[in-house]
Amino acid sequence: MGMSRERGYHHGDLRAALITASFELLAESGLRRFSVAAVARRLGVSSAAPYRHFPDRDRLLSAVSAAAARDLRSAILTAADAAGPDPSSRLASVADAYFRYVVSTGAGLHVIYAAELYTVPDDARRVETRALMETVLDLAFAADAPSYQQAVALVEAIIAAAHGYTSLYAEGFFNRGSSSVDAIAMRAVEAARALIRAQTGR
Amino acid sequence: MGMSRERGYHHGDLRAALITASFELLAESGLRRFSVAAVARRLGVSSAAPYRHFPDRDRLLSAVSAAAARDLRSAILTAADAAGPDPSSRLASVADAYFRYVVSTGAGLHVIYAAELYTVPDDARRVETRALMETVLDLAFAADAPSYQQAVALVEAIIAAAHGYTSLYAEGFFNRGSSSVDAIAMRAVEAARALIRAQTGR
DNA sequence: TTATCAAGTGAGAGACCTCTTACATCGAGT
DNA sequence: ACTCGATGTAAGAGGTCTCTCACTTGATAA
Repeated sequence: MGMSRERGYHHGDLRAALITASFELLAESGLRRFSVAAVARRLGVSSAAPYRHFPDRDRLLSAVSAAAARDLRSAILTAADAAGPDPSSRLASVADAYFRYVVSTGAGLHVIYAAELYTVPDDARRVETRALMETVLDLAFAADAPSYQQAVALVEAIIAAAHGYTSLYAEGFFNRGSSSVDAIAMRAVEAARALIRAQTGR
Repeated sequence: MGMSRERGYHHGDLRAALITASFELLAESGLRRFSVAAVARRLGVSSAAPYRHFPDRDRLLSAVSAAAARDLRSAILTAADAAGPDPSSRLASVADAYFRYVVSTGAGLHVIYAAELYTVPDDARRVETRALMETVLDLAFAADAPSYQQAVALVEAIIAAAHGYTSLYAEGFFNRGSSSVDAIAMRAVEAARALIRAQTGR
């Protein structure tokens, strides 16, 4: 089988396609404009079709959230490896990976941890978000975080900074001056480094 | 005159009331759920009434954005004065003021600098946002920012961190453990201090 | 071959939103 | 006293969204 270009009555793998198309929609229009109907339109299926695979809008978003957590985690692992052996650099690279991932997909913390999704239970999502946090925590432990509590605090600080830069970038806050993705990513990493130094004494 | 409790046919000062009610709605439900109709309902006026004062939804939001910028600026000035004479402390207090203001009003950068509002021209809003940025920049200059560019970068870093903490808090990211407003506000300030140290050498 | 059933479709109910239009009310100035 | 303009209302057109329902299609397994 496999998906043919000209699809017939059946799609082939609509479930996966819905998630992928949801990412595109999020990247283009943000969470505010996200709708099941728009995703269906984008895929050229009827607006009822998605409901064969997800019982409601929040469950679709929840699946997107789980996929985002998984992909972000793998982006973070890749970035850490690219950052070399120094534990501080590896931890700081989380900011780089986060910023770039969210800028390109539109699916950041506001999607992954969206408060409105806490009402729908979704084990897959819980597993993925937990794995994501643990991955980042591991990087913090490796970078000499003095205690569990401080590791958590450090991770939260780095993520807050990265998310802040991402939001500001998305809202066009940096419009004048050095506003390239690379430039802002670098500044997010530098902020992360400053936070790491402040808490681990380097 | 003055607004009577039992209002008659006319409201008294609907324009101002719309802005106030918009803040309440934002604080309760966020930007995603914001609607002109809901604001009108909250005030007990017809859903057409707001359009006597604002030509469309975006212009109402724009006025809210301007009011938020003005109020936030005054909150920042108050916080800076409360922080005492030390310039670094005064600058770091921006993070505290930002976090507390947005948590209580729901109107943060995502409202004040909302990308979707850039299409509607609004001089009042432009003036207020500019004044806000200049106020914070002044605090950065006072704290030994080495150059204009670095002052801007430092301010952006502090705001990014504060906004990140605010978003994470709003999404319930801090649910377990020390999640009180005061505790998170303190951590936002400490992040700001770390960023200031990193860029000014204290 | 044929029955079955997962996964499509079209139509639409019901909700809500933005914004318009024609009309009602009332305070202020002459 | 009267009128007039600013500010309210009721009604509704036209849009989008979520989700449901009865029906259709076609891949698969007996």
